Amino acid sequence: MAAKSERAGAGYRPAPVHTHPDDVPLLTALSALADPVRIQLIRDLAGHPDWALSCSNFDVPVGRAAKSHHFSVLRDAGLVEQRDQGPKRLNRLRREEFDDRFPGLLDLALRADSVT
Amino acid sequence: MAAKSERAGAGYRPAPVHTHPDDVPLLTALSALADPVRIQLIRDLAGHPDWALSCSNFDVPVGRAAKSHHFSVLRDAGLVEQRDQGPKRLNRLRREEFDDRFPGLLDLALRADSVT
DNA sequence: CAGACTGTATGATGAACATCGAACACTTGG
DNA sequence: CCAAGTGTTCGATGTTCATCATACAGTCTG
Repeated sequence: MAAKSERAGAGYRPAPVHTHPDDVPLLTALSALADPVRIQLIRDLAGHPDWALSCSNFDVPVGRAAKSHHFSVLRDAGLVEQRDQGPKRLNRLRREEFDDRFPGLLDLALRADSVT
Repeated sequence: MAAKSERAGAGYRPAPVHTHPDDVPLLTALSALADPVRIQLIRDLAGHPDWALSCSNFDVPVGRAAKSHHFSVLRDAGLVEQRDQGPKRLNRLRREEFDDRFPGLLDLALRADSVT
């Protein structure tokens, strides 16, 4: 269809939009980490090699839609980078870049005990 | 006393309840810091000697009730200690204790540029 | 004691957010 | 081409949270 223009519909999937940690406000970073699901996501991610996990590989107690939302928040906070490979979206934790912008914060999120 | 006394009404003011940083969950600490008003409060606090400021001395763009609420959140997060002196409630930033529990986090909140 | 000042509790309101179910788009494999 | 798998968007829902206005309790000073 004419209009479909090939790929402009609402549900189309362009390359994921990323924000570099250098451009992330402090409050955005803290808010992104102040959620139990997202903490679990980045801890899972930290436990695997870069690009090893696609979104569906994470075992968090929420549905697909919510999970997609959480990854969007993590991208906006400069915590996660994503890359499409076929139908899958592979993930990488932006350790060094994020640590340059907020020294020690990621370590805290990964190591502090008793999240709740 | 059965009734214990006359001072049990709703608006009575007992000594403020504190939580030691050691007992603060990670998410509570992050959530407490993920607010622009509270960031401003602790930065103000960090710029003055311990016990130098009472609640009304802080210049944040919210009313008294909201300010009182924010101090309550900061107490619960182990960030602030309060002491009553007459009608005033004096404040202290719990730098060392909080830093022992969450190393580097307070420094980040105090020094990171571009809060928003 | 009266009045001014300081801080808290309560109830209400509006905004932000986490979540879900369903629909949609794309990729890959039969 | 069709079906299965992956991830996003949309609309709706319920909850949490920041805020205010008001009322109240306590302290201090005159």
